[in-house]
Amino acid sequence: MRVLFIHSDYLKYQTKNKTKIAEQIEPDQKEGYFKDVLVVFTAVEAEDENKSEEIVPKVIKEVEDVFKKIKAEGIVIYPYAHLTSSLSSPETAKSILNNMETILKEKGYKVARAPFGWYKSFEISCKGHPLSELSRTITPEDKIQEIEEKDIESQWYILDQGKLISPDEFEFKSEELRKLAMYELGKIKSSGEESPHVKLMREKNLADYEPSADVGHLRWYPKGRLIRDLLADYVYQLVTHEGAMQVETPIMYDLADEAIRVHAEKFGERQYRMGHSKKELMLRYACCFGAFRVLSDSFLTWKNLPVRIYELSTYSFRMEKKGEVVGLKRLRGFTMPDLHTVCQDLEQSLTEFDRQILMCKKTGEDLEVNYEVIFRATEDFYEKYKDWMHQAASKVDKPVLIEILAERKHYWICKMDFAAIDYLGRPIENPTIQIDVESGERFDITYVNEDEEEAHPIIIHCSPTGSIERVICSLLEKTAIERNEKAPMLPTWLSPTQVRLLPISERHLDFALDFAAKLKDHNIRVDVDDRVERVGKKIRNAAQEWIPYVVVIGDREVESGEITANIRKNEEKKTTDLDNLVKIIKDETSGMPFRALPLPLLVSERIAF
RNA sequence: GCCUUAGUGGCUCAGGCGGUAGAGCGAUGCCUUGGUAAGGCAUAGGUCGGGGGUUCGAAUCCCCCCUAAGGCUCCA
Repeated sequence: MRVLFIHSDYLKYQTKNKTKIAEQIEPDQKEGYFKDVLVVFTAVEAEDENKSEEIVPKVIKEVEDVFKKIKAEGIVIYPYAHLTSSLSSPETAKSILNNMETILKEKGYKVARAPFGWYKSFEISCKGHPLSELSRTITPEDKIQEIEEKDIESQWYILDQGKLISPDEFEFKSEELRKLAMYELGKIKSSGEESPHVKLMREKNLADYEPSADVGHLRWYPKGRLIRDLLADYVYQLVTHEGAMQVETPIMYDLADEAIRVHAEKFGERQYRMGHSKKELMLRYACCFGAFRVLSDSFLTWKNLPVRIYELSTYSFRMEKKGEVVGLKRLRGFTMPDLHTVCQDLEQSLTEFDRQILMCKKTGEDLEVNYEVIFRATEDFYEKYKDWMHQAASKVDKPVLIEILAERKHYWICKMDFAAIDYLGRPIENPTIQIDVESGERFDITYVNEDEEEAHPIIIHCSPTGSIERVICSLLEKTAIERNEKAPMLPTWLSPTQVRLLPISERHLDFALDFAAKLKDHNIRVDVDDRVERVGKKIRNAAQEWIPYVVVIGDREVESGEITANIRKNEEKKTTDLDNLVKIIKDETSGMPFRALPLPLLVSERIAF
């Protein structure tokens, strides 16, 4: 519901024509004149439908609060559809407005209500003091329930080699796990420093803020876009290897669909809504909506299961609070690999969960990012599947943080979250696996079981890497953590330029171009710094771009055909030839996706973003 | 969203107790054809985040807004 309060010297209205939805009125309601009143312009919205019992007390409270502050003589409720683009049915609106009037009268206020569904002329004189114009959005969510949820505290443990130990007593061998535990238990102190990745993403020309979009939406430059694509290719390889089928589904959904609405409301205020005169739409916060709709319309039998549906959401949208949006770590629009696995029953989902733990663990190894693990379950689930949980945790090969929730708050009963730890010691939530016991039924996803009966499956949600942006965030943060030990860089397979050639003078350019063409034929991203600058400067610039292999081309190289590669990773100079350089890079990037360099070969032809 | 702080050439910043701006990097031009982390000289480039107000006059003072950083809170 939307409400606009105007504290006015007077309000005068006169009914003109009826609309189709006009209410019956008495002759004395045809016009009205009120002095020193709080006018409550009100629009009842689609989301208030059937929520009269929740919405009315809340709006009454708002009216009373404002009324007491401004000390007006009376209240006029004025139906005003134009405050929203998503109106409720006229019946709901009439009933809510009538209720408001009745309750306020019972409370002893002098209340009038302008007739509903009539065209009216009106004149108003706003007093103009600071409280004389106020607007409110009132939502029907049940706040009381939220408070209750917060009150139920979880139990926290470290699970190490089959033993549950209190985090206070555990002797942490991993500083990162300790930081994660302290953060989750709310015991970490903030240092007030900036996240290094924000500066790096801009400095390295990967991405930048776009002030003309909403907060938390980035523009990506060619290098950043390349890295995103390579990571997307990587996840695609990984999940298709696991038997997943890729789909693509719409980014927005109609809230008139009951299942969509209920699943969307699990996300509360963080939904991105889109107003529209006839439809109330939401932008997806994950791929669940599309995947579930596809699965709901698919014919599945027990022989098909488990079925794995994969989508990379470019984008998912979450209305994160403005003050929390930061760099690549928390965005309002982000790219999430999302794998949904349909399982016959809980037993099958546990087998799949085991596989997915290994898959998530592998991404950490492939990306060279250390993850610490939080394993969460409801108390019921933990009691029943303790043995399974302990063996599942053992797959991580190190102690994990355990949260046991008193009762199920969300759609999952068990989940495993993998988090990298950033430069400031805070977790970056990356991969996740969740067992969903609600959505099968809610979205009417069914399969035919062995007894030829229809049954609702268990669904596992899994993001093997977490959002692509957060992967990049983790990689950049890692360079900052390690900057005292080694030269910062991205893994070679993700480095935009893998080899840079530095011709010393113009007469070495042809040789360099020929060398570059050959590297390019081997699917190596190479470029040539042909600018008229000194070698020292070109070396420095290449280092600033974190280029893994830098080769100076001068008379010696042209004559001998041998080159010396400056290898950033170990700060080594290696004299070798073209074939061997190719081999070194191929070995280093083996099994990882390749894409061509989306920039001109010649550095002199590039533009500054 | 709230609290605190900030926004000055493409980038990083200096200056501002009211009299319309400076540096370094980068860019451009010329010289230098140079062997492993910044060669030299010159030139261009700014409605000082946006809008209002006070004032003869605002980058500077006041108000509102936008954006960012840190914190709070939150993270299905």
